[in-house]
Amino acid sequence: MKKILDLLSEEMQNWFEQAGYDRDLGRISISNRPDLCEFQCNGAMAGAKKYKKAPLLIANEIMAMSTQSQTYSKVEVVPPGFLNINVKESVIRDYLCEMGQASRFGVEEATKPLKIMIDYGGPNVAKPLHVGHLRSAIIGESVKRIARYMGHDVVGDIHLGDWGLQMGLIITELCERNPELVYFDDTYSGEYPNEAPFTISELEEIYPAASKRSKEDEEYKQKAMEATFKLQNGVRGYRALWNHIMHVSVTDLKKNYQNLSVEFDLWKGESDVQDRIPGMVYYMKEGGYAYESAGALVVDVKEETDTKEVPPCMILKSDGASLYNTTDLATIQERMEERNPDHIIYVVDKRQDLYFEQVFRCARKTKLVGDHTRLTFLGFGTMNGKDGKPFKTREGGVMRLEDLIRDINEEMYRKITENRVVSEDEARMTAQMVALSAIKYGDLSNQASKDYVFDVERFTSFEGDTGPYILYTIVRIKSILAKYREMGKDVEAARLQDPGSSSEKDLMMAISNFNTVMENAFEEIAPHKICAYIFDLSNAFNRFYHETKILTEEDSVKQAGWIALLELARNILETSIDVLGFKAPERM
RNA sequence: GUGUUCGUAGCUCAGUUGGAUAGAGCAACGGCCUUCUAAGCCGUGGGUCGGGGGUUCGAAUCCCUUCGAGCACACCA
Repeated sequence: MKKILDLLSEEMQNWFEQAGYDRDLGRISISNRPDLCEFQCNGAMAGAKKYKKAPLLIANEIMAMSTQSQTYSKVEVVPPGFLNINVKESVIRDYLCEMGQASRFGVEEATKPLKIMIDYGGPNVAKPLHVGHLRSAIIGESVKRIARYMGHDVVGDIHLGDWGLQMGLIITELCERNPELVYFDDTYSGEYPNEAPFTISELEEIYPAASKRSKEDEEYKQKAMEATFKLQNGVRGYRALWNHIMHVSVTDLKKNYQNLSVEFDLWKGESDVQDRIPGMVYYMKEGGYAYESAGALVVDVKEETDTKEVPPCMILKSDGASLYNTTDLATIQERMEERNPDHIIYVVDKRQDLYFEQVFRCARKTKLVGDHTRLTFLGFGTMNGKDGKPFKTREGGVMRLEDLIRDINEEMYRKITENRVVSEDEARMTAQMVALSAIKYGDLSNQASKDYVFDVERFTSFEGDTGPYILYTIVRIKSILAKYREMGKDVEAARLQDPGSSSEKDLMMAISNFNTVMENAFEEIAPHKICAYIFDLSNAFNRFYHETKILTEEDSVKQAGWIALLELARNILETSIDVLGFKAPERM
């Protein structure tokens, strides 16, 4: 379905063309002076240069053609050459009718669906999720849903940190504490137990302890490195322990991500590509890409146009071990072989910008990816506290995600029960939904690339540009629709009417922008534009709501028109929050 | 040092790719509930768009310069 501005521009563009000017000059845009008009066209001024003609003359010429307009109810010229436009009521109504019938409210389904992979989440096993993991999960999930709504074939991969020294450390610490476990008995050849010899909370305590000790105790560190080596070489007992660690940890991670309404299609990790690293390294050497520098194996990724120093991409450390880059490159290779995506998007802390620049260049240079595959680094900024510094607990430690979410849930529960009388179950459920909207909207309404202040008080507030405000608006609409049904009337049979007030027309125009915003948010990978849109739409609805008594309206055709409008607004708001990754309750 | 992102109201942020009088939210102040959820709506105050210069009919937006802040700069991930 055409975008509203394209549709509304058509007639104006025809006039420009008929008058002998470039068709593009006739594009109209939303007015930035709503007191004067609804839309504007600046083409006369832009064309003045090109045609060496006074802008006012061009504008008047165009206006003269507007007497029989199908689209506009007003076209007037204002110096130095603005064309100020209002649109006919029926045009906007017809557009909304079509939206209501269209499959995705007018969002054009991708004709050639792209295969897109999104790499986000990135937690380490055996370590609790902390606030640093929040943005990747929230933003990545939303980007995934937006792309999917646009009709693309999207796969989200969590990309676990599940390999390397951290695993050796855990195994070593386990061995220190419980040397009698069968996993450490080299002579043991039977089946290993199904039950892990630790719980998730023990695991979460073991890792930091081991990490701390390895920094103080050189001998201990050696043991950990040896354990890592043995694990990587497939020593049975170690391998079995690794499986336990993975299982216990992933089970816990799934629970935590589920609480955030974040779902991954793939639970791949660094461990999955270890086997292909030797082959890839060999390929890079044989292809003449990789060479030795200061003992390490590197690939040059400098380019002529660089304004900065771009260090080579390191493939192997001087001790022969692989590193972050290696695993990421091997992962790219695997993804290309298994899925051959058109686009891979990495939702990662923006401080890793340079690393990914190196990895991407290296992947292209070595032909791991072809030209048809886009690689995008979607770097996000730091989540700061109110003091503008990285978010910490009151004690100055790293805030666990579970704790943060629990606190916000509690806060919401308190607010909900203080204002309304609701059952315990419903209050808990609603609190959870509202809390999630507060967290996600608070995050997504900021541009991903920027640092932002995570202000718990502000986000959990029910006022202003917040998730709860959006949910409240939806709940209000749902409440009216429900009462309309209780009156024995049929929402589905309701038909839109021409707007009868400026607030109604404003609401309709806000609705009509949906496909434009969604497509734009996808193209620019910018969920915050959807947030800004639904905030506008909610404001437009609340203004309309305030001055329109819907359920007591006696003119049933008029009333049905409003109901149809509400139904459309609700659908669009709920679709929008769904791609942002949260849901609205029935009541709150 | 090199590169990079940024600097907009007291605070947190938008700003449709160069357009008219720079917008929201919070905070402050003043109104509006016998009627669909007041978690709402309406209004008031608040600005040298860090500073300076340039490009042009026109700049928060593009260029130069300067001040300030964050971040990154091969054997961590």
